[in-house]
Amino acid sequence: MIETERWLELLEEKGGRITGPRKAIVELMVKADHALSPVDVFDQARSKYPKMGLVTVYRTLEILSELGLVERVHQQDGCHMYLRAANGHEHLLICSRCGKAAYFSGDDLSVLIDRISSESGFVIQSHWLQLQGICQKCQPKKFQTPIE
Amino acid sequence: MIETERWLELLEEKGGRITGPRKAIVELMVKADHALSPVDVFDQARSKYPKMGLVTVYRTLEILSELGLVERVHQQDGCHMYLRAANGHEHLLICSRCGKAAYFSGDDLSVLIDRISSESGFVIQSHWLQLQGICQKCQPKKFQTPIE
DNA sequence: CTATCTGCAAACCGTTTGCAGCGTT
DNA sequence: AACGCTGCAAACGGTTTGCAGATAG
Repeated sequence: MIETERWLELLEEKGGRITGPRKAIVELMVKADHALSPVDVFDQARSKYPKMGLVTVYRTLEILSELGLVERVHQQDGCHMYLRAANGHEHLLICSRCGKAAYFSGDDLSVLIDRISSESGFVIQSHWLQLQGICQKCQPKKFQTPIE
Repeated sequence: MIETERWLELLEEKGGRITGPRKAIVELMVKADHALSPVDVFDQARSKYPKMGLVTVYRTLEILSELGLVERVHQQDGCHMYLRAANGHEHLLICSRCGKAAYFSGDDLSVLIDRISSESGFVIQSHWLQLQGICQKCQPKKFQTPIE
């Protein structure tokens, strides 16, 4: 997978080494379509690299997040999950039942942002938009209370 | 302050008791204009109620959050801060230097949401929009790296 | 008077750190 | 060969729980 290689190259450019554990984590994060906790990553990564330690997961997620390849996902109970970072102006849409993630783009907040900026006196640096919903797969059981 | 009483009434309706520690925390959260960590709340509340315990802060914030009066604020390093909850369709604007919060409304995401909904197949339940910027007071030292 | 709330101390648990050995380059 | 990376075990720090006494209603 090309994307996996791109991540590993970026890691290398930054002076990092490409190792088994890192490859396993990168491969998994590149194709993750659900938000994953460090322990989820740990469990999934061990099937590719059985010696994997949890500490390595934390350390690797931190590096990937410094590289802007991965980011925390915020949910009502906190923000302990990770996901591939949004590219450019993508935003996240996340299923509140199963955690399935989808990205979208095409929001245009510039008018709003200009207005808020002049009204509030803030210099606005970034915005963060996330939609919560129920994905197609979870809809038969629709509108049940979210898991957990 | 009327708002304080409204919170306390809601607390009472829910079957809770109005006590000194709770009053102190409610008063403080009602007028907080910066995001506060549990320890911040603890420190500030002790000036009104010196016997206050940290545990009571956690328990009270949890209750207020169940009542929808208070909510977690999400920031790049996590979401360990609390603030008065947004009313209706307000959204949060937060200073990345000092944590000063302001609310705004007037976003209209309905067109976007309809589009994303039909494209993705998700039933969209809620959206969450937050702006990050630098407040007026912090602008003289503008564009320095955020504190911490 | 009773049930709830409080503060303390201890338990918990996710995350981070120190370190000796291993693997990449 | 050198330096970064890894896993283990231990430390850490924020949050939660158990409990006996205090207090609101």
